[in-house]
Amino acid sequence: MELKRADQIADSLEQLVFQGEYADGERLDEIKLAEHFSVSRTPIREALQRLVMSGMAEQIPRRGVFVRQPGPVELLEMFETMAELEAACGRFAAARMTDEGLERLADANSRCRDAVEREDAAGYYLENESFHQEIYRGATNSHLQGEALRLQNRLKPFRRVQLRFRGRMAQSLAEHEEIIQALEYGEAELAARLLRGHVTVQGEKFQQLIAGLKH
Amino acid sequence: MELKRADQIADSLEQLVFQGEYADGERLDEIKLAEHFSVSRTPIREALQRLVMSGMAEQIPRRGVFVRQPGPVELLEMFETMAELEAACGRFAAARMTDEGLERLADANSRCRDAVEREDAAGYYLENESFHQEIYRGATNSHLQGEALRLQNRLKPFRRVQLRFRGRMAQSLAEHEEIIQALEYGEAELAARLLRGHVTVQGEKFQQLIAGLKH
DNA sequence: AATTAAGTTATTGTATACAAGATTATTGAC
DNA sequence: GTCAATAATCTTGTATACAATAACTTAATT
Repeated sequence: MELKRADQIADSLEQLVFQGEYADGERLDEIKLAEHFSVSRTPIREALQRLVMSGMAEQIPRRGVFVRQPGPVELLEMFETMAELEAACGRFAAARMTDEGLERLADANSRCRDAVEREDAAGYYLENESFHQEIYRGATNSHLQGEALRLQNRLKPFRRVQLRFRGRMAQSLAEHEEIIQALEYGEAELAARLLRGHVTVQGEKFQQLIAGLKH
Repeated sequence: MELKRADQIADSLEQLVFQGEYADGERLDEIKLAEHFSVSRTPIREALQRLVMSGMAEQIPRRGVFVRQPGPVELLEMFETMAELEAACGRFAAARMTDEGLERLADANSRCRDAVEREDAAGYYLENESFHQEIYRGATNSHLQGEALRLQNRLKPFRRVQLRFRGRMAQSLAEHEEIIQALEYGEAELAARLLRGHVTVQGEKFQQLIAGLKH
């Protein structure tokens, strides 16, 4: 790794933390990171600040910054928040989505269906993200869309794990179909409820999430 | 202003931007700020990064950071998002709030009532914040609570303006009473709907918000 | 006179040097 | 041998120096 720009370093660090390269509570040593990336401490410190801001690390003054891997409780909280954000997006999307938007959504979902038929978990993971992003976009509220994208990105590594479990992909796809219908018919409350349920982690999904944590 | 620590400088800068000290699109000059705060560019740059992260400024590489005052559209979007976040908090709070929490909420609201009777807009502004924060807390979801607090803080200067208008305080208080009842009875959907309406900006409130923008 | 190109200045981004506080190690006392 | 105190070392935070790029100015040409 020999990147040079501070924001690229921030992205790389984010990836490293996402990939579980660092354990929870581990200190991110400025000097070691500077050597690792072949830069001075200055851009490293900027990157660390970004990590802290995004909630992936904690800064203790005069002590350093420490990675903060979310525990089960915090993860559930984040998924719960995500469910509410998606429900809100669905509520607005039901009233505001254009025909073009609905078309893009249907397209994204047929790519999901293709992935399921190919039993391509990695592919489904990607197309599923697009599907949800089309709904955020359909909300026609840039700020809400931005917040949804932010949290979606933060939860990325944990959603990945869940898809490995049998039947999860097919069920997810079936729920997508219902959601599309509700959005097409403009049924805001139904769309919100379906999306909330689609994202909420409980029952079987909860077990899978916890199991995935011990990677 | 002669503070020294970087995070204090960030807070001060945030206040300055909030108070409309800087016009939209204005460049935040690192050197001038450094002189103003009697520090070097290093802590200034850290503070500026924080501003960018919180969305109050925009960074263009090799060009500088520029303040980004939200226009009417973005403001409405943020209030719409806030309404959904508060609705989500209310939904959870209706099911999860403890008796102690409900008591704190009632206390906060009676302080609101006192402020209305004193016709104390500044006081109402403060106590109203506490009222809403008790609901965020009542959601029993630290992450959601954090997001709600973040956006509440970002919208602070714009809510302030609205309260100047006649009758707004009394109406707000009346809505509080309904919300408390819904939460006490555990009516999640009702609480969510009431909070959404309480925060949503439309009709008369919209005119007031736009009027306040031209400070 | 207008436009373009080159040179100059100014500003951001990075590296290094220094200061202040925290951690660790060593030494001394009980 | 253990605990405490002090000194040495390490790490963060800030200041300054340098490099790279963008903005501006000036001059020359059409």
